[in-house]
Amino acid sequence: MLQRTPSLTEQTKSYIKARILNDEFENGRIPSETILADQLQVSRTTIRDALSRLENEGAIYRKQGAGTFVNEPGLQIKSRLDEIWSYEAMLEAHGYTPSVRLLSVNVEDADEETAVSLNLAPTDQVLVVKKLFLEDEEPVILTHNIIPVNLLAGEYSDEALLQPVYEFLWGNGRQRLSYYLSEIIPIIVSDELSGILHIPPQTPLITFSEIGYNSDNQPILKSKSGFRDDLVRLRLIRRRQ
Amino acid sequence: MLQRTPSLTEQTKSYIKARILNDEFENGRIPSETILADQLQVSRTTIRDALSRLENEGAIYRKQGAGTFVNEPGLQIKSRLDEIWSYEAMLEAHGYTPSVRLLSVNVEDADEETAVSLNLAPTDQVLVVKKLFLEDEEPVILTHNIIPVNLLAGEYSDEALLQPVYEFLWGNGRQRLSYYLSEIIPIIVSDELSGILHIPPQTPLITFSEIGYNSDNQPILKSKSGFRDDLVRLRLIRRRQ
DNA sequence: TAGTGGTCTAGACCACAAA
DNA sequence: TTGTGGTCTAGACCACTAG
Repeated sequence: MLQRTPSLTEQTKSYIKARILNDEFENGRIPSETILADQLQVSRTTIRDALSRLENEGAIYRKQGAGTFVNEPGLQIKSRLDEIWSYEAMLEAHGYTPSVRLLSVNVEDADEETAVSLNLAPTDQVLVVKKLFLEDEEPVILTHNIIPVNLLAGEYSDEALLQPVYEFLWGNGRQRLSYYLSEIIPIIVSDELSGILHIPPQTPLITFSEIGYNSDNQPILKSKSGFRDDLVRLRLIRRRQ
Repeated sequence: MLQRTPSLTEQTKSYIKARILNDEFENGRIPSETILADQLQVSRTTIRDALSRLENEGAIYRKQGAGTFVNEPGLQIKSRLDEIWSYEAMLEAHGYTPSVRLLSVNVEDADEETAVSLNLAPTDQVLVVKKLFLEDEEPVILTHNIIPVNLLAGEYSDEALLQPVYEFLWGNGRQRLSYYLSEIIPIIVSDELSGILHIPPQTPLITFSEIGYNSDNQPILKSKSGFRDDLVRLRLIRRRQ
């Protein structure tokens, strides 16, 4: 895979983030932008960009006239809804060491709903992949990905399918997954789901129903996921706009 | 209420947003940053800041080397989870004309869980306000706000309590609500809730459990809300970090 | 190759908080 | 009053896309 030196802003962000996690700032007070710019030998703009990203992540907060500070409650969020990208990474952030199991792989005709949401012709086929993420043999997340076959090049090994879906799409289709539009839907688990996720029937469950888009804003993926709410609690930061 | 001229960046953002909603850009192509800067007589930095905010909102997307474009799917999101601030505004975005009903107002001793999350002494009291948001006599959202009494000044009228909670906190306590940390929890409606929200028992429901913080990062509000999922579907954009 | 967005700089002035 | 973060400018150079 090609690599490039991260931007100064990104390096600055990582540097400050590391110092925060290392608890290097007394009373949670981060040095002023001018001082940081001087220390790191970059412009204040670069520092400000880096701090803005950290603020967006909830790692710090800024008060005009007063200073910049570490945001303890924000640091403790392990599964920010808007930042979930790979489920493995999310589970690792929870302190788990997850494993992935491939439940089924099928090529099918797209149903009408899928065809509409992915801009497919009625005759187009889709690859349907069901995966289960487990922590220590305990199921945590069930996913269900639907990918148009015409986006994919060549064969796909089980190994490739076990990767996060954005890596699979890049490796097997040169498609770059850019963002998801997600709906959050509460359901009551069916008997089938109840068996797969090891939870009692009639339990309430949160599901995601999502469309993934590439950098040209074309829909390239439909996805559904169900979460064991008792094992991963979904959180988010809601800010004044 | 005091007012101030919005920043150039904010004005630029509004201007471009209005032109987008007015469908003024052919093929969804937004003029280049240089051209916009020239037209509006501001620096390119100001234009870029404004475009960044619109990109964050999901209203546009940018492709290096190619240009900036209107993001149709992003524009259609009416209830972005991370942007919900007042429920009235959210319901209006759905095309409703909501009303608010005050269900109950009580001053109580804080229970232990509340005391811990709001940093209260065991003897501190809290104001508990239950409100129902309706569209045309149909209940949509039930909220339940818990506010430490020692943050509040003087008496509070029903009228004041009917305002969005951040306005009430500002008006009656000079507390500025800065952000929420929210947990998303699925439940099955109880019989009581079922009656209040006019939904059958045993329906799955999404609830928010939240702590609100002021600009000094102190917790000032505990809140629980339940949503009629059939009337307001919660959505969000998940981006690659 | 021309034109776009992405990164970065140096510096000015303002609004605000704290001593 | 001092120092902080917030806004804004003008301009340089780079990376990338598309004709």
